[in-house]
Amino acid sequence: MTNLEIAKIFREMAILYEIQEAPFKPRAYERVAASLESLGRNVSEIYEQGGLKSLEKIPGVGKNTAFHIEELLKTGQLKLYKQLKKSLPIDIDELTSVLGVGPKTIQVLYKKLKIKNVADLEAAALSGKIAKLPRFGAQSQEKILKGLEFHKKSRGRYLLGHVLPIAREIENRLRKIPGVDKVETAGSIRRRQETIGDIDTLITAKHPEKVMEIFTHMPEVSEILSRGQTKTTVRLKFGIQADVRILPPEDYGAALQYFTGDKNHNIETRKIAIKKGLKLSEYGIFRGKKKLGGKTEEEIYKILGMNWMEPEIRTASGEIEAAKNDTLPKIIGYGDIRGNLHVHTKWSDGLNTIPEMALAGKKLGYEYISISDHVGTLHIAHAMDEKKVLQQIKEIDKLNAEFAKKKIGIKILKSAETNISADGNIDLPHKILEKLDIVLAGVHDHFNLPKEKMTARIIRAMKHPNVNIITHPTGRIIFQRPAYQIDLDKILKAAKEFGVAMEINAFFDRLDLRDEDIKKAVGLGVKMVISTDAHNKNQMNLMEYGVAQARRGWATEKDILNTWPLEKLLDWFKGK
DNA sequence: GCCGTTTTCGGCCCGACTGTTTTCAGTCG
Repeated sequence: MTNLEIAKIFREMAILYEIQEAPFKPRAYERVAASLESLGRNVSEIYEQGGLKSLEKIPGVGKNTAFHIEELLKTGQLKLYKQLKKSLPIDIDELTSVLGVGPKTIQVLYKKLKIKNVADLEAAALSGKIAKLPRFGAQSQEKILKGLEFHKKSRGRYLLGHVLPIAREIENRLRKIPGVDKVETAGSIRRRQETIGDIDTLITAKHPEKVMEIFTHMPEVSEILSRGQTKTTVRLKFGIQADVRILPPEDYGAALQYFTGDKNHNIETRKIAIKKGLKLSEYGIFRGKKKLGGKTEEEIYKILGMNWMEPEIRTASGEIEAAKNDTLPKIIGYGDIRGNLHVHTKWSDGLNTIPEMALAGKKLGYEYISISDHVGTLHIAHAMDEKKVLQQIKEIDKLNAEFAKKKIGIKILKSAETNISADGNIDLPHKILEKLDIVLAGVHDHFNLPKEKMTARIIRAMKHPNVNIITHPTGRIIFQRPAYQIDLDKILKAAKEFGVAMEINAFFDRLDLRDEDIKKAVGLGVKMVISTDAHNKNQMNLMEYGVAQARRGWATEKDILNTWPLEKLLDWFKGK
């Protein structure tokens, strides 16, 4: 069982215990779940190497939960969990995803109305039964119905790639209002999480009334949910909620810190404050009633005895320790990318020509771009045959000569995205592949192979003497398609052994590898590249999502090949 | 159920908002 699978069971147990009103157990189980999710190492591996004792060393895991983990690893099941489920046969996962429904609500609904899932909930709300329950009313029922509607539409979350542009638009609009000084969207957007629940923008302003007036009348707004002096919430036509909070300048840093860190990061930083006899809140850091700081984030972290850290890593997965010990890695920056190694052109299924893509790369400040059209057997993507690949190589040589003459200053590399067949073959012969600068290989069909076969398939491709990069290594598409069944640990180890780089696909519905995979790769010394997989020149701008993903995986310049200068990059590929 | 440079027992993060109440419980971030 994976860390995430075990974490999910513990999280559900936390809620089941909360429904039973068990004291303190809910928090303990939730803490174990969060700890496993951000561990960066496989709990199964930890157990194999060090047994029960080593499990107890995981933060939040004690004697009991270590036994539970052991049972899950050994049998794939947990008796205690089964018993809990039997006594409360409720679809916890589904019900808690409805906005405004929490453990206590579930408890009452189950006891009084035998509600077990979202379908029951909807039926009860529609028939008016919920409004008649004690401590509920017409408005509570209405709220649940609204929550259900939203749940159905989007399950409550949106892709970062859809939301970030909207958030930036709102920021720009607020920035133009006279008297507005600081503007920053915090929350999961500032951490650049893959998916976003709402937009939370913090500002300082001299005329709050005016800000709220303009904010509630933006063309994106579909509904005003609440409007106050310091906080206003609207629903946007896109579906997502957007908040604006107006803060006094002396509290701004504290609020930014508070609304940026994920929940666990905030819990940890507050505990550290308490240990020091301080109190940390969104209004500042205090000793008794005396305010010690709050104007900037730097100030707060300094008082807590640690370095300031990048928002993307504030998830209570080791960053606090590192910030205390001054051992935070220098993660890559958004401007560190020197080239894009995975783009498509008209030669296969892209929209633009090679020079159009190259010039778009130049505009982004790149030193090189690698043209990697589909080749071989992938007919859906208009893959090029051998003859066409040779033609394209000639064309690129010609263009490079032309670009050099005109001093355009970007080098076009010859590449191809090959398809890994179900048995691990590469669908282009060596005599063609050896003429290319870089060879990409990816899985594009037969997604449902059993785990062992899929893993062996990819490793076989990595052993191929010409293959340099594995594209979108897990194949997942957010909200649409789960990852293929693979043993990623084995694949990462093979990448290290055979000198193959793993792609971080920057397309915002792929973001593949995931942050925790990247962290593992960094730990193993596996090299990665961040690529857009652009099929037109505008999609070259998606690079920032891949960089964000790499930052959340703690990647540094030494880990990401396309932050390297051209010569060093090509040397590494030649070294295979 | 977990945890400890004040503790192996007695604590567990904090505040706003909402809807229901008339002093508070539940949810959310």
